Amino acid sequence: MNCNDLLPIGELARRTGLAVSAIRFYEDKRLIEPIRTSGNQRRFLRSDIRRLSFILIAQRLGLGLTEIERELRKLPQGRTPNAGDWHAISGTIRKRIDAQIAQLEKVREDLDGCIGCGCLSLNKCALFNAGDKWGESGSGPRVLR
Amino acid sequence: MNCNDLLPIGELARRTGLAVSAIRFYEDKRLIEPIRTSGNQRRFLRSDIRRLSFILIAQRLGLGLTEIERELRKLPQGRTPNAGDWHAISGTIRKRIDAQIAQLEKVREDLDGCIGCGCLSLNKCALFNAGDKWGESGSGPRVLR
DNA sequence: GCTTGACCTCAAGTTAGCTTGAGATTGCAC
DNA sequence: GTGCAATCTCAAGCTAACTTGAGGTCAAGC
Repeated sequence: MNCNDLLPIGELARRTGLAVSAIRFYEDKRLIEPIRTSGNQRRFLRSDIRRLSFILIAQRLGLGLTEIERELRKLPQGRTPNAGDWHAISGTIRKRIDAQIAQLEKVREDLDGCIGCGCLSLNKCALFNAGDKWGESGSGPRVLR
Repeated sequence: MNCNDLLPIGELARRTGLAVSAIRFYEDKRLIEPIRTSGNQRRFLRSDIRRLSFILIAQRLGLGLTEIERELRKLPQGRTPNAGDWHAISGTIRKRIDAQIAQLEKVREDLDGCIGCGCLSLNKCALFNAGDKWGESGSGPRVLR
C-alpha cells in the first residue's frame, strides 16, 4: 500500500477472494477501470473492493456481467462513490432480492401443495404451470432464470 | 395420445415448455429414460411430465444436472412413482429452498446495514467478508451459487 | 547488477447446458 | 400407397464466465 492508497491487483485479489485472472477479466468487460503505473501495471482504488463486492452479490442474484456493468455505469464517473451513490444503485438489487424470496416461497408452497399431494390433475397444478415460460430462444446455457 | 397413454417427445415438450432437444439431452444424461417404439421413436410416461418439472425446479435452485440425476435415482425403479416417493425426494429441495431464503435475507440485511451506510471499516463489514469462500478452483463458469 | 516474485498481454482451453444442422427414417392421414 | 410432419442420430456450435499457458516486463531487496 503506497501513500496514495493504491492497490496492486494481487492485493485486491487477496482482499476480495477473487482470482487475479477474474479481476483482469472484469476489466476487459469494463466492470472496473484501474489506472496504470508508468510501467503499465494496474493500480486500484480502495473503493474498488466495494465495487467487486457489489459484482459478487449481483452475480449471486443471477445478474449477468453485462447487466451488472449497466448498473455500475450509474455510479458517478470521476469521483469515488459515496454512501448515497451506493444506496441508489443497490435499489435494483434490493428489489431483486425481494422478488427472489417471494418466488422461493411460492415454490416451497407449491412443493408442499402439489408434488407432496400427488395430484395428477395437471391443469390445476401450480408447479406444472409455473415453469411454462422458462424456455427462451437461442443457444447457450439455460440456467439462471 | 394413444391408448397406452404414452407421449411422443413433441407432446412432452409442449406440455413442459422444454425444447425437444433439451429432453433428448436429458435422456443422454440419464435424467429420464423413455421406452422406444418398434420404429425407435421415444415414448414417455405421463409421470415423466412430473419428472421434468422436478428437474426444472431443482435447476432453478442451483442444482446441476449431475446432482439432479443423483436425486432422481432415489425414485423407485420399474414402477411409476407415487405421492410418497415424490414427497421423500423433494426433501432435499425443500431444505435447499429454506437455506436460500435465509441467505437472501442475510444479504438484504447486509445490503442495508453496510453498502447502505457507507462504512469503510472493511474488517467489520459483513458484506465484504461474506463472499470470502466463493472462489473455487478449476475451469469453467463460476456462477450458479 | 542480479535475482525473484508479482505483473503484463494475448491466445486458447474449459465447463455446463443446450441448440443447430445434415441426412435418414417413421408413422399418421388421406 | 403416397405425402408430410414428426422423429431419429451424431457431430459440431454456442454462450457465459473464467482459467491456463507461453513468453516477456517491472520493481524491490541484497
